[in-house]
Amino acid sequence: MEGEFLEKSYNPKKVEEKWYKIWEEKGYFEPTYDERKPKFSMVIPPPNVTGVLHIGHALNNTIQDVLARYKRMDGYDVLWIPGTDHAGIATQNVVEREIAKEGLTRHDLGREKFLERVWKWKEQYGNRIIEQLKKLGASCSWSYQRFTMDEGLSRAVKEVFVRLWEEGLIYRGDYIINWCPRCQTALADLEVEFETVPGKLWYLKYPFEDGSGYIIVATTRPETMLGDTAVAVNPEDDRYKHLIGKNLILPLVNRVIPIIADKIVDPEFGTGAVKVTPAHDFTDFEIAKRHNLPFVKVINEFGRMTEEAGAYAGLDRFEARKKVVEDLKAQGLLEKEEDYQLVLGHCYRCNTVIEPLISKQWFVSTKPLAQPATAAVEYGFIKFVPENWTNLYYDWMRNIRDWCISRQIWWGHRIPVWYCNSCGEIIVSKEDEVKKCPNCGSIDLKREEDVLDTWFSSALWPFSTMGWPEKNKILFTFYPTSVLVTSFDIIFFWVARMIMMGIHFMGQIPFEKVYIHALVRDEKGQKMSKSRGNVIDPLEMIEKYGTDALRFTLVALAAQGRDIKLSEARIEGFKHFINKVWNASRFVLMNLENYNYSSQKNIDFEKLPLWSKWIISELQKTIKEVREKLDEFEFDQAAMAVYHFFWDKFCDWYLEASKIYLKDKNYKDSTQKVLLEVLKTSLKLLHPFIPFITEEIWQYLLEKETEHIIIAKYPEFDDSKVDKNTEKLIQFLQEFIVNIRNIKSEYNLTSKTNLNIIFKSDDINLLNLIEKEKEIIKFLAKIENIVLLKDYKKEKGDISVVLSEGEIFVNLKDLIDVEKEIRRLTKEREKIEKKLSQIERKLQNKEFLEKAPKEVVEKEKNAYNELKERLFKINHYLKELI
RNA sequence: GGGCGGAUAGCUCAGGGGGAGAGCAUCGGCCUUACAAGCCGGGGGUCAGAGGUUCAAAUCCUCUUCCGCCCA
Repeated sequence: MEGEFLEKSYNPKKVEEKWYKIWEEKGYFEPTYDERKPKFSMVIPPPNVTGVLHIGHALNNTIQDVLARYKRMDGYDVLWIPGTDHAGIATQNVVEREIAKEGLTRHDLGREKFLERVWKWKEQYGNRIIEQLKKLGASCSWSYQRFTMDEGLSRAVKEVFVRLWEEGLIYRGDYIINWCPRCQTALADLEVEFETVPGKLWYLKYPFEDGSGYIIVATTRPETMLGDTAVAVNPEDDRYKHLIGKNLILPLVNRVIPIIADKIVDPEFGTGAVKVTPAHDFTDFEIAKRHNLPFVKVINEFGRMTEEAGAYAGLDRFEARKKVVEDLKAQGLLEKEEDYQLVLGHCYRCNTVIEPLISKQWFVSTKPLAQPATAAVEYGFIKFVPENWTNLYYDWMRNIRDWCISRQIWWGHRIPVWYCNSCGEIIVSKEDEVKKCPNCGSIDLKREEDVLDTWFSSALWPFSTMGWPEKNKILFTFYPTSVLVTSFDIIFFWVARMIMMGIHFMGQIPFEKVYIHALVRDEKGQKMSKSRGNVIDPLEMIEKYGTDALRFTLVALAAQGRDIKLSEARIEGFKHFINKVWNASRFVLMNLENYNYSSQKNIDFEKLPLWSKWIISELQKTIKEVREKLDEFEFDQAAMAVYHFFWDKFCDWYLEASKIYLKDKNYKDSTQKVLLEVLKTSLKLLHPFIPFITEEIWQYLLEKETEHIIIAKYPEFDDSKVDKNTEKLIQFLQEFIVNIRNIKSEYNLTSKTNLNIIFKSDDINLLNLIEKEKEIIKFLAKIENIVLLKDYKKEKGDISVVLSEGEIFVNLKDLIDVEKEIRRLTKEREKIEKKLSQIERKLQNKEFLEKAPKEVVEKEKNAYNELKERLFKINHYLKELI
């Protein structure tokens, strides 16, 4: 099919699937382990198996793919490991909902049967998002695809757990944790989302034991008073200093509790005296530890009051609140209630209000792991791009709390721990099954029921996917990875933990750079969500506009450190660019008739005509810019640089100019060559952004150096082809042409091509230039002829345009509208005067002349002279008209 | 309460010390043999406000107002 023309319009559907399949079959996505090549590796942020490709995935993976394709074309051996995350709670929820339709709960099925169902679900639907990534064009190394629950990764998880246990960095104990009464599991601090909601602040009276009155405490959660074991005040608070040590009778329960002093109490809150409920509040838990207070758990795992709550046992926590308030009121112990904005924690998976409670859980001591992880960033071994995320990372790492890793769900990595029912021994083992207690020899063992937090396995992702703990070629070749591409919302959940685990277990950072991209929002700046109904579905966009249009849009909008506000209209807009690429390519192909490979092989750059030299010079600058921007992760600017080169320079000027060259025997050959080369280079520059259309067009090109563009060499900057002088000349010609077009447009003469133009200049070089480029100018400005004169006196019926150098006269004879002409020139004069006064102000400033750099002063002086001359001429012509 | 980011054309945003930019929208003219998903031309902005640094500020600094996000 070489050399044939392209069809009239680009049809993405017809080609996308085809090329993806071919690339994959040819093995282009796989690393070669060629030792001569530099290495580039990434691991995908694994999407949830339950996931469906949303616009955030689309952005995230498009950026990674741009990098992968760019690096591959630039000669790197690229490994991009894809995979999915088992997403404990989310996946379990999905399957629970599914069996609920059959009227079943997971408890009806039992652990084993339920897990079978989850696996079955995973086999059936788990590959959905992978297929969708392929539609996006993601050039992942598929033979390395992993799943966080597959065998190899499970081995890594067990290994890590056992080692951390042996090092004393994992412990088990009764601590206060966030509990989701709906999911029936503990959550890590990070998994709780806070929301400010209107609530009340109740002021309760707690009587002194000696009957000498009462103290008033303020609380947002009166029902927890049943579990109070103290009242605390700030030791500096003069109002209460004398009361410290006194005892109170806890109302409704009649428990005697002390008044204690603790610095953490904020004297500004409420009355300055707070009730202490160690079993249901994080701060109170800390206070209780410091003061050896008892823990009374009054709310259970289902969010209901426990036996400890006496008369309230069995009530739901919110009902209990009402009842407690009522009862206190009845006893005259409610001082008052006020409206209050309270901050409530919700489960990030199901949005249920979190209940802090005491529970036996497994924890990782994070401080020893966080220290080297912080240092790695401080010393610059890992760099965040953009840099400002570094502070956020430090902030979190320096205030890190121990990580609760146990979850009371079934879907996940089961904690590799057995308890001996005979001697109480805790056995931690990498083995699948432990049958005998190593301490007492008993065979009465019970396995831990809990599973690990999903993020525990994702924290190992950069090395577990490479086969660790096995020491192999993959790890040796590709660890640490080059860059991690992700969004800021999981810096704590994932990025920080990968750094901790990577350094601890590999002795090496997991990645050199972390590129943090924006979050995609809708056109109003709101988070996209199904409930808001503002979701832009990438698959629907692909269907409508093609993958390349979607990708280019995402990249073009991916400015650093910002939200991306996406609307369908923008995708549609960029689809026009895709179409432009297609049509420009058609034009080039249609004009390669009789293209002669050998005679056109070596064309001397120096001998090219002006416009050809110019487009090559501009192309070089574009190559430089695109590479620089890609290297700096400024994807939007890289994309826009090619966009503007291709459309504004190549299509709008060069293709048009080439229409004249192609008719000229002397220039035809070289022009064909230049058209082909510039197109080819542009396609290569564009391939990482818009892989499908560029591959499709590539197939029609002559003289292609590789079978597929995906493995072509990425263009390199050639300084010797940048030609400043040519650029200057073309700039003048463009000014010349635009001015004529402008006149024609203003006088509604655009359909007339029989205009004659006079160009007057005393610069012989300029006259020569116009003479030489006459044909192209005539064609581009759509005029009949240009007369070049060293001297000319304006005649009646002439319109004059004063350029930066030289003047244009168009004789309109009777068509001239003097009023209009005066208006036009006056407007021009005003513009020039405004600029002149700005420059004058500078040039009159002595300090400017002394302190500003010479080039700047020089530039201003030149501009001044030029503008002054133009103003003089315009004034002159205006006088003639009036 | 602490931190970060933002405020530039009607809309969405780029720019980041020396002549205010892009895309979309808008207005006028063109079916010019690659493209009407296009071409050509035009209009439109005290760069949030105040102060400061500087020869020079949309750009750097301080404060104010408003908006967004994160953490407590």
